[in-house]
Amino acid sequence: MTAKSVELLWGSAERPSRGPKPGMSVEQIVAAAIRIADAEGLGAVSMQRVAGEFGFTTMSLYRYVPGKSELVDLMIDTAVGEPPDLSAIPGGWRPKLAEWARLTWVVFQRHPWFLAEATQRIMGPNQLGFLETAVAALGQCGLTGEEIMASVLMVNGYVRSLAPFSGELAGASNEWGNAVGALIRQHADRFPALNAAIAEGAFGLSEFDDFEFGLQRVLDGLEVYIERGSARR
Amino acid sequence: MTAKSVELLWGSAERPSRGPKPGMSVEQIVAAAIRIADAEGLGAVSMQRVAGEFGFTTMSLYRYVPGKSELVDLMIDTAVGEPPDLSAIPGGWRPKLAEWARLTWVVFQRHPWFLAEATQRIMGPNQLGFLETAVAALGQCGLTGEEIMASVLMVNGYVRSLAPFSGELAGASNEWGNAVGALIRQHADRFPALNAAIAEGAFGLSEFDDFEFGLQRVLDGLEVYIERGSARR
DNA sequence: ACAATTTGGTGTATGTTATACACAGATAGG
DNA sequence: CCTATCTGTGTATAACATACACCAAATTGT
Repeated sequence: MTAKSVELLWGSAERPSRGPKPGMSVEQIVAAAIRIADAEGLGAVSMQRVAGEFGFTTMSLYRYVPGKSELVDLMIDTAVGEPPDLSAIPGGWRPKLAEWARLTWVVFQRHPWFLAEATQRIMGPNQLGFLETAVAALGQCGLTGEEIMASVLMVNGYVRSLAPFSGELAGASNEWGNAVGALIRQHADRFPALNAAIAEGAFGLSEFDDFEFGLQRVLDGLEVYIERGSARR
Repeated sequence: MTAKSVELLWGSAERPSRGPKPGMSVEQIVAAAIRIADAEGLGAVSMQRVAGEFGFTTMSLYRYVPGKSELVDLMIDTAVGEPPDLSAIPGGWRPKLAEWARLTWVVFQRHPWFLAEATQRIMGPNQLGFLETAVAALGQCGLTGEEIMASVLMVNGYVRSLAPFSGELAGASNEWGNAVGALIRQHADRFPALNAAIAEGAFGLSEFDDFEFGLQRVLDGLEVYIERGSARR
């Protein structure tokens, strides 16, 4: 399953000359699947549903994609999109990496289904490209390869992990936050610290930007380490 | 579906007096489901499979649990386990929060299926208890409730996001890492920074502890902020 | 032009899910 | 005793991925 994904993601497909003209294309199929996932979640993406989007039958999809797993692989890399060029951003690694984190954030905002599926899968050119830009941003800091990779993993991990809460914490409805808040208040004796935090504004709907706060903390931590390193030399 | 989960997780179930004696219990069912998920992944947990573990039919499970979604809710909170008591750890918030992160890490190591499902679900007593201990550790630092919550979210997010890679990066097989490494080397021209990082040891199997490295960076970042705040006062 | 080859789309079948529903047997309270 | 209540079962349904055989279309070589 992975092998075919690699070919689809990284290889160049040659249009066969014989046979009837195809009624769809892999690109169209992937785009339609992403459209469905964006609107109704990954659960709404079934082979039948995607094929139906073109007026074809379920099985017709298998002429373009070996299976659903591979389709999701393609969806992910396409949803990531063209990796950015951070080289024009001045000020060293920090603003570059911050911008990189924010761009990653935007991807997660646009494609919420992404997070449930994007770990430990085969990486496509776009996804690897994103990784490349971050690693490049840290190239001149005196870190070892291992440290660079761990740092990027840390920043990406932070962004990734916060994304599911973003719409909720900042948004209007905040159904999940309200449910949790109600539970905490209902069991105030068991969770005193949580209650105190709530009384002070946590889980609220203020202007506080959870994402930027945490991002700056993470980058501060990296900065401390980098500066300590260059002081050593 | 969520309402029933709240009752199961937070309510006290009273044994009805009439009718036959139940052949299973919710606790046994949840334990069996966790055992299966630990060994073969969440995908192996089907109602049939869990019921079969007791020699009963699929439908018998529905006498104990309203549906699979609720079963997973219960699995998660049970897998989290009793929240720790960090109050005896000396040295202020930092070692407490570090220990908290490591304990969370252990949970993810023991129950790898956890990560795919634990976001945005209803929180059980154990899960909220874990949250409570972390919030309590940051209670005396002069942070606002919003800042505390964002900080805990940041640390937890970091741990959570790194967990899927742990077995791979540190382990012996590292199938995923090898596949990615091969792709990067194969397209060296497109990913120069990544190649340089690999040449310097990234994606390798050294002693480098990705988890502790990132954790210390994250905590450093928090420390900078906390100290800056107390200097202001 | 014609036959062979290759390919796209369809219809049908299989196996796996979760879960609704009706029923049979067990159990305890009145 | 007998009736309400509860447990476990059997059957049915609907959604899902996907294997396979088939027909029709389009191009290539003769």
